[in-house]
Amino acid sequence: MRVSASLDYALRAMVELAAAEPVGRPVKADEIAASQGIPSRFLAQLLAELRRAELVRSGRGYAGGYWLAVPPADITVADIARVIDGPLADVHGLSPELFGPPGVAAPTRELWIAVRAALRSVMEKVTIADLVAGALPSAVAALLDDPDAWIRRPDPLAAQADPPDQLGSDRR
Amino acid sequence: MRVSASLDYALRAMVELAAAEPVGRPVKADEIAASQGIPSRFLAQLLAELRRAELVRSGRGYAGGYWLAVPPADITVADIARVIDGPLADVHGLSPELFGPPGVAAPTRELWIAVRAALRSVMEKVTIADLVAGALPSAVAALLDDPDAWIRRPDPLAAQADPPDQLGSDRR
DNA sequence: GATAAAGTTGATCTACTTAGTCAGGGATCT
DNA sequence: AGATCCCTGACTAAGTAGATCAACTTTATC
Repeated sequence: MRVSASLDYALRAMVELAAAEPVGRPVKADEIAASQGIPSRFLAQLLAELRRAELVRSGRGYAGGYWLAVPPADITVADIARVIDGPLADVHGLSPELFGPPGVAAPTRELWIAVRAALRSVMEKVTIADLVAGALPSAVAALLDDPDAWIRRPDPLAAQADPPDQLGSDRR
Repeated sequence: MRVSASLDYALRAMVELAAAEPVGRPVKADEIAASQGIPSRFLAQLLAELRRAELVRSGRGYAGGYWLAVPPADITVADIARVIDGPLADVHGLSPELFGPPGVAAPTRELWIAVRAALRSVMEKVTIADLVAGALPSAVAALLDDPDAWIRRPDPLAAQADPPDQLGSDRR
């Protein structure tokens, strides 16, 4: 469940394109690479993929560059993720609904479908325009209200390395 | 955002252990491997990891096998995922809150934290006991009520390969 | 105590993916 | 013309996923 470098880079590049002034101005790949600290050759590959998926357009030559093919409010994070990384969620190669775990493990299928739905509830709702504005949709922003969302869970291996050994200390 | 084969196998194995009759009976690794269709040597590795994390215990010898170290209602999917795959969500190697995208892309950080929160809202709530019972917690099951959760999104590349070319056909 | 079932450890292997580079070519503007 | 910039495809180096194997130790039954 990791966000790949490619997706991170592509998303940040899209935000840069959407934030370019004046709107619709072609932005050079190297310009984005420099301001976002992305390897420029690598970024060019990602932009080419986004272009094939018709999320951005490009122009060559002296005043060339990239610009959004679609208004930023119509591009979701999920759109970009699917172009760069493929399906949002799959369970070792299969789409969750095609996945049929045998016997008593059958309900794990519903679990993975719920996981996918949860991912969609964020990634299909947040648009590039939201990110440029710095304001996530209220349903998504609600997730951030819980201060617990901001803290990292301890590594389960580190937790056992130092054993205070209190029974049922604070599991869950 | 893919569920690894390892996590799928480990979760299914845990469900098998929880469902074993009578409860607490040692279950042999090969028994699980056979009933779940998991390569047995590979499964043994995963069970060893779960044992080191103290989610299961094992016994050797003629009547040996594996059993849960903790009541199934106290083991969440997230617990297993963290043992097998590491942190639930990280953005190309970094924990989301340690990730600091520069400039105009800064709000992408909140996005990834929201993604992590969404994953937690499912994976930290569903326990092995829920899966054995075949009933997910109501907050999670609610995600499955929407029939849309059960259908796969079309591949964006396939969508462009066959171009009906209607402007703004159904872009979300 | 012999035997066999079972877990334990560590090495190894292949295929794939990720992250990134490079060179050569084509398009466009000044 | 020349500078600038995008396009394509091949390429590589490192890491991970998924899986297998052999040798060893522990334990239960006969």
